[in-house]
Amino acid sequence: MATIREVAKLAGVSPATVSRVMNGTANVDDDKKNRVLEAIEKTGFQPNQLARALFKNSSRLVGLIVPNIDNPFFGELSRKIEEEAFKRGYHIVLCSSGNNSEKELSNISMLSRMKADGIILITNGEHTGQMIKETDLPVVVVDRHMTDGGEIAYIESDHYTGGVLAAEHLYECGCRKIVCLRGPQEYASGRLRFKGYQDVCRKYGLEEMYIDTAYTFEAGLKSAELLLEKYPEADGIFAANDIVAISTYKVLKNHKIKVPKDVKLVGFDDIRFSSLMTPELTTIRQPISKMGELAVEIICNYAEGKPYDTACILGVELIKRETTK
Amino acid sequence: MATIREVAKLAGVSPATVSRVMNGTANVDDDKKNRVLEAIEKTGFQPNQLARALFKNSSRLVGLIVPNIDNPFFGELSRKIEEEAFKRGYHIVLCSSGNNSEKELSNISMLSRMKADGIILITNGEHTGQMIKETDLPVVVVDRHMTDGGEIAYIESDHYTGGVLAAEHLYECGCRKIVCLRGPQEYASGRLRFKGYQDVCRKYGLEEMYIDTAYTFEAGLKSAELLLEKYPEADGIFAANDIVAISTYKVLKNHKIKVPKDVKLVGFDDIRFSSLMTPELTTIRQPISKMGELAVEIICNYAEGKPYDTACILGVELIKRETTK
DNA sequence: ATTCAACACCGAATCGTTTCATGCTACCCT
DNA sequence: AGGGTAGCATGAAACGATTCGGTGTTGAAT
Repeated sequence: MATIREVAKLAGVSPATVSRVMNGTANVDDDKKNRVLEAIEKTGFQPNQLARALFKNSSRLVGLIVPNIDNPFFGELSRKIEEEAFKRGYHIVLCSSGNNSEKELSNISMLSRMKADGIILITNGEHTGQMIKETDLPVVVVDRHMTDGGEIAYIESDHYTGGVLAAEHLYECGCRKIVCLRGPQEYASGRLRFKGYQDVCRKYGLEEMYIDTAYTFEAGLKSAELLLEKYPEADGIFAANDIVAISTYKVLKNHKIKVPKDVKLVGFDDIRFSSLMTPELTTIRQPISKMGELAVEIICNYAEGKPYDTACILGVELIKRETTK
Repeated sequence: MATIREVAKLAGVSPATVSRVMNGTANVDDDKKNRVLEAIEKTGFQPNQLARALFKNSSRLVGLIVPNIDNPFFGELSRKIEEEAFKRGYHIVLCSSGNNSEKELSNISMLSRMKADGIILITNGEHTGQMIKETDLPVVVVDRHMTDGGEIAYIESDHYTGGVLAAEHLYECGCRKIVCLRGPQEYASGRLRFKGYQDVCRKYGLEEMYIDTAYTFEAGLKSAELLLEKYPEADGIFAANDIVAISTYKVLKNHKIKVPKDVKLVGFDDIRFSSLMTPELTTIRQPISKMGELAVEIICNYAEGKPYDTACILGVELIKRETTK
């Protein structure tokens, strides 16, 4: 692989001139410019990105840490993030943390040694707050509001309003025994969605009924069974997210309970599969595209010294489909 | 951020000695070693990965190019690849190509300038063969057999046997009017799966019936409608992949056709949702984990000068579930 | 006691790019 | 014509870790 020095020698100029021609960073005599371009053509010279990054102390790499990339919600988010980053000339280093703090730490440290320009962090890890504080990289936290500082910005949906919309919709559909399969209360998303549900119940004088669950398929199956045991009178279910809603549907079906005739069902997220399943799932749509774009925008603006937002709470939307018809 | 020189000065040794202590690349006097470790501790020194990579001409980065990361099949594969790479001390640069040749080319070129150690390519791009030939990086192609050279290895499932297994299973379930929703014939996967189906039809003297489709949800919906129009007598359907199978189920349901009572349905891939949907989908399982592990293993072995496999055809497995009960 | 081998360590060069601080030339204006 | 200046080109230094060649010291063997 040719180096800038070889190109310079071939064109009869200094390496500095070659650099200028390549980056358009200063005017160069037309004659020399042409000779340089010719030499680049002839040698097939490609600048070594590592050398460039070493000097600039910036690799144009952005770390993306997700719990697991095979979760559709994170998959869709990652896609948007990659697209947006590419548009801006950055590339994504993918880290699937599996909620393993040790691996997360190792990745953050690696990204720092690599002079990444920032980290987009989507995680529920326990010790992550500490890690963020210790790294010198700018961090944008998505889908979780950290209170213990360290990050430069956070992005999340309006979970509370989502909870309200879901419960209101079930009420409007005639449900009076609405059960909430509520997500982990240590996460803002779980707390706020539940709070929205609660406030609607109080507004209409409905009994608050809930079962604790996690954001996974397995947890969904288990807690749906529990729900039927504890609240057999339920006529509406607000699931923690779409994955849980989908597994809940499975359990209902196994028990010969008809959806939406006997029980109406609402999810959260609007992952792609919500509209692919049969029946199609009513859900609260998070603006996944918007979230991804914003995350990248904030990191890039920070890296380039431009002003950036430090807190974004994005609106959600009720998507009415077959499970509440 | 401290540099190796500062650490050296603080410990009263040369940078070379610090390097040796850090990498265990030679014996160092215990006394000095301790002083160095202490200095590292005190300064919080972290070696600059870019400088290291520049010297070694290897960044320990592996490029992963997928058509779209939000497709569950690729999501699951990516997860495995990331995990395996992490275990070996490599990191993944994610590129979602969207089957856009220009973007793919740009990414490949970037990875080369970045001194990535290899590329794992999962794509159906048209001009990709040419690109592979032009790059100096080792490339492993997954899920598509290139014939025009350039790559160091390819990995694919035994699509033909998958086709046979699917058709045989439908026959055993009593189907005699089996329709194949066949995938793109320009891809080996599409051709071979169809070939397997064909051979089974010939073996039992069944009529060959097929509709062309693509590996997407939208195409699945359209071709399933076409299928019902053209072959209303169908009692078994072998779909191009799970996505197509899922959309086919939707169409059948809309037409009040019962699965598996009226029509039995088999997919291909065994993505996670196959067992999450209701009814659960019978399908041909591709060994996604194995594929991911192998891809990384090959790239790493190549990068480290160890022997590596150049062609892997992996076995598939029939997973019987509710859509053929 | 002398020689030689083994070992630890340092200084310097290297990787390929960018930038800084000059140097040089040529031109213009007075 | 001479001085000032603008503009372009360039050499050298810098970025930070690694490795190589070489020097100095120690210890053992003869």
